[in-house]
Amino acid sequence: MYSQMGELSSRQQKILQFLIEFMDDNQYPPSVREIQDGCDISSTSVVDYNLRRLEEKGYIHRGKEISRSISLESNQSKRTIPVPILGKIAAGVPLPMPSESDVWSSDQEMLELTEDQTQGKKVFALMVEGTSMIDALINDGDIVVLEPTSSCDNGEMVAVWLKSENETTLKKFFHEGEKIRLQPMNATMSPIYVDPANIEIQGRVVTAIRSM
Amino acid sequence: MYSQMGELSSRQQKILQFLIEFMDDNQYPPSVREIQDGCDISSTSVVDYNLRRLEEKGYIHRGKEISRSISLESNQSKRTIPVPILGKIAAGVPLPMPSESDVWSSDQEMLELTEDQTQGKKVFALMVEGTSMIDALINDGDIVVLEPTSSCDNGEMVAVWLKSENETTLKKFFHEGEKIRLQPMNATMSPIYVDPANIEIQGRVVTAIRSM
DNA sequence: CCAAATCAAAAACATATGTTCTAATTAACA
DNA sequence: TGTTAATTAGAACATATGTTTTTGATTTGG
Repeated sequence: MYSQMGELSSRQQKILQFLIEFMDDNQYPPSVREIQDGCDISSTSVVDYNLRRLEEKGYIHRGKEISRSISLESNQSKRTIPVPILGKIAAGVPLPMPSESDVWSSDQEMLELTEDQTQGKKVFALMVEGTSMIDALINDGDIVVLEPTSSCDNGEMVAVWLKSENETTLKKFFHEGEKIRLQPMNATMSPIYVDPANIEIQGRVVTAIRSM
Repeated sequence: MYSQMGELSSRQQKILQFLIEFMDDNQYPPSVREIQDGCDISSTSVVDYNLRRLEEKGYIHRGKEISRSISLESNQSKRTIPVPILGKIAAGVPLPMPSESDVWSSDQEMLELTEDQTQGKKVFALMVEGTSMIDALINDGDIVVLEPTSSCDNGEMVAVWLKSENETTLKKFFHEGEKIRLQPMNATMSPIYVDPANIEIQGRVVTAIRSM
């Protein structure tokens, strides 16, 4: 019972498994002889042979004559980006604009996100407190990831500070003539119309995350 | 103008910078001589000397007599876990249970998540299609991350396959006497009562993610 | 069953690479 | 300033490590 074209032999699977675990434990790839020991293989040439096969089949990549230069082609775990949870957003709590110092203060509560989720932007996060945002499909305990901005386009979901009411909420933003319409995402809720001078946009919502 | 106790000399900063970039480009740490070249240092002993200092000060870690065994102590960006998006969940679409082969098929659409979000469990993901789940604060285009399970506790949010209707939905699960109550998360929606034989639990919702 | 391809085993080879030694140079300090 | 510690230089050493070669076993396909 052996492998076909793109398939892996049991030995190759074992090596691949070992590679993953080794690079997980240590922070560097194993040498040929470490693979040999770890997989109970009698010869380095057998390791080399199967590594060539793994490279042919696209599972790994190797540098020529470079020690420990194996890298996993698939499982290239993308690096994560630490995102600061700057605070909680709820009724009545004004939200300070994030500054560089905030982002780099180390005792900040942090969230690890992938580049997919941050979309390559310098973002910060807020924890939603209470159910006041439930109209925007955002529940108590949810985390919203925002890209800092002071302006936005129509239809974008933004964190808006209502100066007169000293309150920050998440709404959809629409510029309509002299006024600005802040639209909850639930059709059963009524929009709020405010004067442009009365609001300050704090960030555009990039992602919302809910942990159960 | 030189370094104090915990500070880094300009050469050590340069080396540290090079380490980060090198391990970012390639997937393995550099050798002493590659550091030498990359930082315009005249001798390997100088590299070794400064690497010792960097290790003393806790910036890196090295293995003895092991090539390319440098790992960054701080910037250990947490690894991400590839999560397969097995399909879409919507009205009328039965959802096959994920198998090992599914997880390893490479042409699967993938999502990169952090360990925080998967909670260390072997999870899979589904894309929500349509607004039929809006009662559970889950919108069209959202991604739900599920832990495979065939049983669950009361109150947990699960993906349930209703056999008779050949339909999979996300609901809160309650075992009540002879029947099972499947409760939407919105109080204005009515629960569904079903026979235990008529359902099959496919997974427990761990996380929900919405990208804007 | 035979021939070709695939895989494994053992040993040897070449060099990539961490380490050490000694001396020179520069910075810190009192 | 002189003395000590920190850093740099160059070279050589020891071995860790990728690679090759040869031989033999095992599988595959007709």
